[in-house]
Amino acid sequence: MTDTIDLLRQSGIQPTPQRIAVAEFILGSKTHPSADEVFVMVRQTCPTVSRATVYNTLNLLVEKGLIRQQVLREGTIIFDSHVAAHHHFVDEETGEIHDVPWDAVQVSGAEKLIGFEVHEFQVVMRGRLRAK
Amino acid sequence: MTDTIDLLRQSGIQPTPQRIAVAEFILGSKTHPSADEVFVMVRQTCPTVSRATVYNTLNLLVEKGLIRQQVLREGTIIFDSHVAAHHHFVDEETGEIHDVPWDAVQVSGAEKLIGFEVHEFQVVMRGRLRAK
DNA sequence: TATAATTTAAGACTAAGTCTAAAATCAGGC
DNA sequence: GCCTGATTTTAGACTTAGTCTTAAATTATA
Ligand SMILES: [Mn+2]
Ligand SMILES: [Mn+2]
Ligand SMILES: [Zn+2]
Ligand SMILES: [Zn+2]
Repeated sequence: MTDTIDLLRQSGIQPTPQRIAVAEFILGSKTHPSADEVFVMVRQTCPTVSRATVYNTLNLLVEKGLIRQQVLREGTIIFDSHVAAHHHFVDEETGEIHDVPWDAVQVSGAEKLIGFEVHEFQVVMRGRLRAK
Repeated sequence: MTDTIDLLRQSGIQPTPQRIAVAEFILGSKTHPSADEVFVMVRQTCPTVSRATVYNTLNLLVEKGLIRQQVLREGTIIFDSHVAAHHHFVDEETGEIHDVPWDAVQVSGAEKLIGFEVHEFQVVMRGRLRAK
């Protein structure tokens, strides 16, 4: 809570109750929620917050580098509190998105493609979550 | 033209003028157009076709395996006439999507991730197209 | 406390996509 | 070549994700 406020201040974001609520939720989230999913959840702790403020705050957090956007789900952008490089696995049945650690997969050749100056890359996997 | 008609028949799709126009366009396309981009282009050869028919036909072609959908651009799905496995490079300035041949990049470890049954994967790269 | 700057909220607006129901087209049997 | 039922197309209504606008509320500062 105070650490969230400090984090926002350090990133040049004026902490308001709404922004703190959004930041607390998304930074603590391990799923990869859409803006509307964040809106629904944040409403539970901050019932008067508007949709516009949630969207604006998420975009602001992306701009300041505290979270990332990912294009992985059809129809909507998702937000990822995990900013370090990693890969993703999409469950084809449920649509759930799971993080795959950077070192769990090895990729070679991406940097030396002719014609392309690659700034970043990730492996996107699709399949089924294995019953454990 | 006759080969497109044959291809549709072989896939169990009744060839109509609208479907032939959509199929000819998307199967010959090397960009990765959205449904609305396909709509605008197909209108030029078939000016009365409706948006619903273009969307329905694209979804039908996906269902029959003649083209693929890709989630690579924010805000919209794109269609890919290249059905064999390959990777993608997204130009961060222009948004253009380029194919990267399967063998240009090597990925290892994806199949033996514990907890995930990977059915398919691709490397998604982002950066700048290099001036040649 | 007064003032100016920032932020929020509600709802209008836009864009991507689906759905509906009536009209048009098509295929097979006579 | 027509009749009939099945398929397809169309226009527009509808839905959902997201942005924009503007007035009101909040916040920072002096
Ligand atoms: Mn955005
Ligand atoms: Mn679809
Ligand atoms: Zn992630
Ligand atoms: Zn492609």
